[in-house]
Amino acid sequence: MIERDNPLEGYLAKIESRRPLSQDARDAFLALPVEPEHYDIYREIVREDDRTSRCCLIIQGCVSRFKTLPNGERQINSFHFDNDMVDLQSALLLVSDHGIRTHSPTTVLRIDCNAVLQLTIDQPEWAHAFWFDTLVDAAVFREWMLNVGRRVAVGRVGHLILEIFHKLSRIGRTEGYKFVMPITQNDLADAVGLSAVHTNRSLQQLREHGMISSIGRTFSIDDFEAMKRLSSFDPAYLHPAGPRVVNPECS
Amino acid sequence: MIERDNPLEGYLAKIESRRPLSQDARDAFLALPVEPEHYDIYREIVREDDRTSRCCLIIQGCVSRFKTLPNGERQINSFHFDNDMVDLQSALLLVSDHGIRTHSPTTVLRIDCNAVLQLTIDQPEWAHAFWFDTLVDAAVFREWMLNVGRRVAVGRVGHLILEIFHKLSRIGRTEGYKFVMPITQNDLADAVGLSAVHTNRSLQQLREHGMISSIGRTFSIDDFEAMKRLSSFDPAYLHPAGPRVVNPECS
DNA sequence: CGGGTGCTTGATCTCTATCAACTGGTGTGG
DNA sequence: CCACACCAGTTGATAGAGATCAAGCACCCG
Repeated sequence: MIERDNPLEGYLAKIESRRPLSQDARDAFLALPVEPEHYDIYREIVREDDRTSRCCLIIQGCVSRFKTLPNGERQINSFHFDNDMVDLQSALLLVSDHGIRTHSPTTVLRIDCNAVLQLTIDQPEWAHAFWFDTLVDAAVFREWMLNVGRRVAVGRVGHLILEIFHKLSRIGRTEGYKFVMPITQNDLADAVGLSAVHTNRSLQQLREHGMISSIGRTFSIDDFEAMKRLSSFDPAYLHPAGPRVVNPECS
Repeated sequence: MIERDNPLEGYLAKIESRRPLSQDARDAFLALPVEPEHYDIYREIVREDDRTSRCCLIIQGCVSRFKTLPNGERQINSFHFDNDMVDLQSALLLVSDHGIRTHSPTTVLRIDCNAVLQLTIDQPEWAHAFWFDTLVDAAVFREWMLNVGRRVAVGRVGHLILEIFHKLSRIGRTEGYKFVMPITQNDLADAVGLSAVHTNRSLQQLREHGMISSIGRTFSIDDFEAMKRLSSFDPAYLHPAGPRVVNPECS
């Protein structure tokens, strides 16, 4: 019998929205031993070069993955919100090549990597589910690389805003085209490869063109189509449709 | 009995150098149905937005994965050489969000995705092997994002050269610190997010500082340590040590 | 009320893009 | 053997994008 209010249910629901699991797979996942932890804003959950043995599932909050240069410059690689499994990679990779840091007070669930690995052996469905998660991660990295490498400043910022909006809307943190932006301009800058000042000016350009408006941290996307055009945003790279279905009658 | 000269053996050896497989897993892999194909230079193996159902294993050659903007600007996401499995992701992702293109005449092996997926179900060792491959891919993307987003021009170019050198040396395409660069300056530029002109000038700076030299396409890394320092290159992100070993006595 | 943090603005300078021309090597065909 | 085309690499001049430095403002919270 499935326990109600198991904190793992949110992630389970997300996985099953892509593709339903067998009852066995479901039960095995919900039986994983977990440790809840709470972090304040701007805490490092994982330090670069750490040897971690636990991945973490975000219950509520916002974190980023990032890498830094010897001179202190930082590049944020991705943002993650509720029901995202972060650092799933530590299941197989021995050392973390990047850090993980909170951008708001965040509750996470720590799960032992060996337990995760064992789950993928006992339940191949989970091997596919986690692999799919990793593939989507990689797809997002590619899109961000394009963003940082080839888009002009306004386009970069616009693209990031649309991605954040898209992700927040999936977890019910938007109202129509309004949402509260959980990330400061400084951190947005580190995500798009610009200086904070130039990020600020790009935001102003978006406002001048009537594409967004904001009061404090509350953003509103006023011209969604223009934003999409400007930043050539196409949510396909987030692969919302879920994984390919295994076709057993094929060799 | 294992067939000699099976073209899949190169990749198998690479996987097993990280972690040995069971005989069953080995045999199942070598029994995969494959179709060899040869491509000339600058051919698109996979077009962006394609719905492919076959991944491809490079036997000999050089390809890149890339994304393009509506205005035609291109960002190369990664380079791949002999014994790299490219587009492994098409096993689970329905549409390709990027293209794949050759940079020299290249021989590949096409493998049906359903067969690959089935292999991961029958042999969980392969699920882990492929997942690991995907995780390393993602780690490289993160490093490239840092490269493009935060490193100065010379650093970017230096870093890319060291990565290419590192990859070529693993497949025996280097002699000491010499190797023939299979990629034009135009394409290097698309990989580091610079213009071709500026990439050229960055190369010249590396030469002026005595870090590299080149005659035609033959490059030589003359001051490896200085190059590493300049571009803060640390091969850890390539995760050469292989995956974590499953620990069965852990819950 | 004071101080911290995040946002905004202005001035200046550097880095990188763009455009255009030129070089040198290689391959091809007459 | 030469003329020609083609392509990668190189160089110069100029414009523009974005960084940097410095200061001021607004808000929140103790």
